[in-house]
Amino acid sequence: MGDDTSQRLLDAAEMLFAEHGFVQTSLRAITTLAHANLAAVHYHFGSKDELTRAVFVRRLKPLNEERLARLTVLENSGGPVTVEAVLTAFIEPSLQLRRAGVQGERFTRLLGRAQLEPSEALRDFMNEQYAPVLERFQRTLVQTLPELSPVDIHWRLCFTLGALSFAYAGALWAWLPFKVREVGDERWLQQQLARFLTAGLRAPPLEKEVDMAV
Amino acid sequence: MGDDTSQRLLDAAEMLFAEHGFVQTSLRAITTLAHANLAAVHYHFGSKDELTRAVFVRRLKPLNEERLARLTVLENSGGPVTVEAVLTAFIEPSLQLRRAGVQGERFTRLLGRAQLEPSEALRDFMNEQYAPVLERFQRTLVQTLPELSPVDIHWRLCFTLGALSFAYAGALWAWLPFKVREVGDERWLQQQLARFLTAGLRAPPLEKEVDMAV
DNA sequence: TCCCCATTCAAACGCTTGTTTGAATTATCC
DNA sequence: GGATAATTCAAACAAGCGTTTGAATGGGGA
Repeated sequence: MGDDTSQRLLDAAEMLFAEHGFVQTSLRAITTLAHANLAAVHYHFGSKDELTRAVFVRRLKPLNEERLARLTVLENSGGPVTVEAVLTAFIEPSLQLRRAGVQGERFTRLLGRAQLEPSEALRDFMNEQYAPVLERFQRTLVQTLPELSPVDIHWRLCFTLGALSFAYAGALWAWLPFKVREVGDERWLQQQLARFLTAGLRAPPLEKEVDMAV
Repeated sequence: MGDDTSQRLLDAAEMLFAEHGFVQTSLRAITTLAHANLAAVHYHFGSKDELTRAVFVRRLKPLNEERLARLTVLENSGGPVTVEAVLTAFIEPSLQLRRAGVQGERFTRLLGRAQLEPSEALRDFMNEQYAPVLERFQRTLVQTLPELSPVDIHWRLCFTLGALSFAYAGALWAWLPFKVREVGDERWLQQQLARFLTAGLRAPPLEKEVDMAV
């Protein structure tokens, strides 16, 4: 089975995408790093776009599946469904991926970038991957936070994902005058994130004012 | 003065960058849209990279200057410096830019992308632009939120910028089953953002636990 | 009117890109 | 072991890229 070559291509692509971006990474760089022939990409995946999608599917699908699984467990546990618990069901699997090794860390760095990507094809693909998960989490949060409207929750989930992505991408680490570079403890970051986002999600809704069109 | 051509080039570049991304936008597309000659870019800016930087400087510099100005006014007003007020000093100028027209909206859509950009040159440039502003806001928040450590505040500012960027980029709008597409009221979004982020920044710090390395 | 400087222009440069092709090689099964 | 399919390979393709060049063009001061 040429699965071996496929895996090597995916690994190489993931690594180079994280390092240099999607567009800037050439198939020649990928195949060289993977010790494969240039034509191997088209043989195994069909095109560069499909390779890109495959890179995401490989890790994002299990990731989102675990998020949903955890949410289901939480809802079926019978206990009260807190905001923290819902948030943890969403965040923890990705943190776990990061702790798993360099590959996981690299991959999470890609996730935020992919969502802001200008390429309509990739963005549509990401939406397709995230939509069911976000809808599901939204439905749960609507019940957990009955004082908020679904639109409120939609946007707050949007903010949540943004904060998460920036944290993973390590954006803006450099500006800090003193050293935080060795973030080291991912668990600490997770707690910091959960603290921030829980408070944000729990914030009281806007008072109705002026004319609300939405 | 060829200023006219320069401006048209900047406008065209900004528009195409927002639409298709930095790398995907060719100088030929830019100069065609700007009704300029291909060589005009190198004549007026020197290279594509410098054109890119110029696109950002044109709007980001005034934007960050106004942020700092508002913060200064706030601090000199004598009244109590609340988290909301600090946050507003940071957010409002960008919202104002968005309300100003399509160009402003397009530009803010670029901002998030630029921070997650893999190109080290552009990322360094963005850090250079943001560093003084974020440091300044951090210093103020350290006093406003004395129960938080500077590192806490650093990360929460990071989350803040992430949420802001995602909101501006309109990332993940598509997943919502019902229609929110016509966000319409930017003011409403601003309030929603401020509500969320204020609560996040105000969240109590993590309890010291286990061994804290950072 | 002439000159000079800033600007514009068409054309070409060398290089890299994703993709295709058809033959060579390797593995699989009867 | 020979046929059949799966996989790899080197080579070439056309197209697009950022950049450079050197001549043409334009308007303003002497």
